Amino acid sequence: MSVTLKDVAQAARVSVSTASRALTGTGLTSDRTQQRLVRIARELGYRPNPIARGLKTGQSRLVALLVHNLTNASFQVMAEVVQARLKALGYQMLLCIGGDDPQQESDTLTTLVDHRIDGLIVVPTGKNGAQLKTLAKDVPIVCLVRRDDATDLETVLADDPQGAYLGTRHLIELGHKRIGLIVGRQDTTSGRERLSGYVRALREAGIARDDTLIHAGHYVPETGATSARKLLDLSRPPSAIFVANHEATLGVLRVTAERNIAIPDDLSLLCYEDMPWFEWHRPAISIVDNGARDLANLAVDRLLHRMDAKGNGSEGVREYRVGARLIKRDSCRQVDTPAPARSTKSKSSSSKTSAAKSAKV
Amino acid sequence: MSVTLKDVAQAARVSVSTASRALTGTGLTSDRTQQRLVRIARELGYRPNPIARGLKTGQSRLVALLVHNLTNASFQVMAEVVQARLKALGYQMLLCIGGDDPQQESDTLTTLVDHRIDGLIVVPTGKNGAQLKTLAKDVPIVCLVRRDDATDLETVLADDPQGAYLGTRHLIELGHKRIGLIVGRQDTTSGRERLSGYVRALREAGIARDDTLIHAGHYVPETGATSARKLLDLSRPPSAIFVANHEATLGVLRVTAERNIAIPDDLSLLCYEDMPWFEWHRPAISIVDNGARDLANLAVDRLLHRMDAKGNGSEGVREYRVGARLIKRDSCRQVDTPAPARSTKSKSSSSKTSAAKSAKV
DNA sequence: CTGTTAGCGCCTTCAT
DNA sequence: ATGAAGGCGCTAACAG
Repeated sequence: MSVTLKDVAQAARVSVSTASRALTGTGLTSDRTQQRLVRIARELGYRPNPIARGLKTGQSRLVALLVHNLTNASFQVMAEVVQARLKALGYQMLLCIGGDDPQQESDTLTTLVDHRIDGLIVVPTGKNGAQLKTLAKDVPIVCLVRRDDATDLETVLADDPQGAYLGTRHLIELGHKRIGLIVGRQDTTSGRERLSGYVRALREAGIARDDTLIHAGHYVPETGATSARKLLDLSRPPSAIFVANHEATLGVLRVTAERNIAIPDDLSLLCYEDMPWFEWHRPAISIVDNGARDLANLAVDRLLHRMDAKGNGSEGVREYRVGARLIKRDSCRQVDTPAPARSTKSKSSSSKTSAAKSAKV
Repeated sequence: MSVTLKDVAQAARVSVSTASRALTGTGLTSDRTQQRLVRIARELGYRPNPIARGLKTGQSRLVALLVHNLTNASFQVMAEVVQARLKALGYQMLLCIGGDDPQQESDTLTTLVDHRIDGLIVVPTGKNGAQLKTLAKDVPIVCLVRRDDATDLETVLADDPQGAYLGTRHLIELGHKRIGLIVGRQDTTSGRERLSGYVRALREAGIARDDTLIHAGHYVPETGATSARKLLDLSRPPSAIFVANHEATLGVLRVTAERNIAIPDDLSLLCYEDMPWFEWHRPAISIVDNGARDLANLAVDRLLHRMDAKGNGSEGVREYRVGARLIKRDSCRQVDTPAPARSTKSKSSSSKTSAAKSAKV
């Protein structure tokens, strides 16, 4: 079927080892035979067999990326970035979807090391620390977005405390005093950290924390819907909601639509992690950008670094943070003052009470 | 590092070949030793090395999926489906992103066969037919979503002629006579087929085709924005737009927002391929569903079939179609009659002229 | 600088 | 039913 190193060697009338040396470019051959071999190999259409090479070298030129899903916009761009970066370096990406499920994660991890991956970037569930720790002895690992507290792996995190702080402060500066927070599960790094940033901003502003305004839940739209309903049903509903649980955003939007709540006139909305359509949505949705692209790039950098410095395991393990940025668009408005006239139009409509009372659906 | 077959054999005091036979379950060993070997292997934590096995058998337990990007919602679900299906069967998915670029596609393809993938599902650009044809001799290939006309590979397509027809007819039935079409490049299967479906529906309804209403372009939001502007700038603008180019949708929405055009009051909008947020968007966007999930499942089925029936290359090559479905939501309205009162509310606003004239941005 | 010799871990004839 | 031996394609000592 395909032409092997032996074929090339025979065609060039040299031994396989010479051919191997010439083609891998170890510089251990005379320039003449080197070039000759390269030429012949090309003529014959020789392609080295990574499987055979891998058996010998223990490497596979395969790097795995393990994420929870592809619905989350951040994971999408991470996958694209990682794949692009790796391909440029001659690696293939093995994309795995773990569903944020410890069992699946565990299974996937073993399959991956079976395949002798050369490196792994993983968004850990946090429940397989022991396994990860073991694997880390054999293969360079970088944790992304979430930390696995049971390990001491190199980790690239978003600066969620800062991001949540920035977002909350923004809302406070706009005059909001009652700010609803819909945030991720508190057994995840990001969930905890975003809550802490929110709390800090509140404290600095001298606003008392009100736990009826805080909802933590799973990373699904339903969380957003349920939480939003509860928030809006309060006797004193919030004038702004900070949706710091990315996947919950759709649920929140559905509820505001169902109840005919105008954004930002009736309610200010600030979300976390950018998505393409946030910018095209009307009104354009203000967000805290977690820097998915930079996170992925940094993770690749760190992984490559560890792959180069092969062997020396936990030496110099570090935790990195990629700063968050506030991107102001049109979904948050100043309160305490009359609603500002929208720039390009004057479509003033419906209720303008500072916060919508619970309305029948 | 890891325990090999030899280790297991030694521990069991048998030869490696016996161990191999017992563990691969060829049934060529006595039940007793068989079970004993399995037990010992488990105790030792033995994991077969796919690399070594692959070198011998020529297989890798790797199946590749080559798509254009992960931004497109259909590709997202396809990736998730393919990965899930394959994992259940002990395969790993190699996800590659080709960017709809022939050069990248070509590079990727060679890398993939180097890695001795056991199968390939590819959304072809259409420009590498010769290469695909060659590869198909070595590895089972299924084309997805697009056909490569230069090959005779098994192909799983959406029923785009039908989908576009259904969508267009729906708009016609609502009374629309001037229906704008924003569609994909005409050098792609889907681009051509969706146009043809649109044309057929028009013809059946006795509506003359008007080429000023038809815009074909690249699969990017900008296409939607540019095309929408041109359509709305016409002296007789359309009363409905059928965005049969998935990625163009965001661009269209931006333009309608910029110009303060209310949907569906001022303009009916029908899109192609579902996305999670279409359903949550306000108004919920009616769509023609291409059946991404079923497409992926069928592609996997066909691929597995060919992988089983190894060898017999082009025998029984077939083209499959997965039917499209119209999903009516709230972005299209009846014309010729007064705008129907929206169900839950009465937020009547702004211009209600049948179609918005070009407005300054 | 080059050729010879060993394997990497596994499967598979071929004997027994 | 089991062992022994050879080889998949390649790299990495060893010699010369």
